[in-house]
Amino acid sequence: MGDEIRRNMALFPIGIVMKLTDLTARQIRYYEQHELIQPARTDGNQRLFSFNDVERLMEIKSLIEKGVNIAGIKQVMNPVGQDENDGTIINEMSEVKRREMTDSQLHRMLKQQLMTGKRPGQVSLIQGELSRFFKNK
DNA sequence: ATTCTAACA
DNA sequence: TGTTAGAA
Repeated sequence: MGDEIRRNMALFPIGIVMKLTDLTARQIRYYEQHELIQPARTDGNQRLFSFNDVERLMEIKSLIEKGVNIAGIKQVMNPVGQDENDGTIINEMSEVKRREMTDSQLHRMLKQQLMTGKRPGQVSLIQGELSRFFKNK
């Protein structure tokens, strides 16, 4: 249970995180603005990321590579500032189920986006190659 | 040397 | 998203 405090302990500056995640500083700051991560700050206002922050960034990177945009990621990933597990087995299980759930949701989203041609009023949550074949506008 | 914010030929 | 200017 004292493991979580370590995972959430602010440790590395953005430079290290960039190498760890292969994301640009621009992207990392951008994702922070969209509340996908909430890194701590030093006295000098410099960001300090925790292990959890880095893991979330890697997850985000994975989704971006699959063509999901910010709107989609916000729906698939649970908002930060929320669920702060205490390390119990029960919570770890719900944590796993949560991930499986959101993962299947992603699959549904992707399938739906691929099949549902264009539905006026709705914006695609998918970017890149595929979305080009389903111009929703 | 690094990082931050804000802005855009 | 990239990039850059000017400040910390």
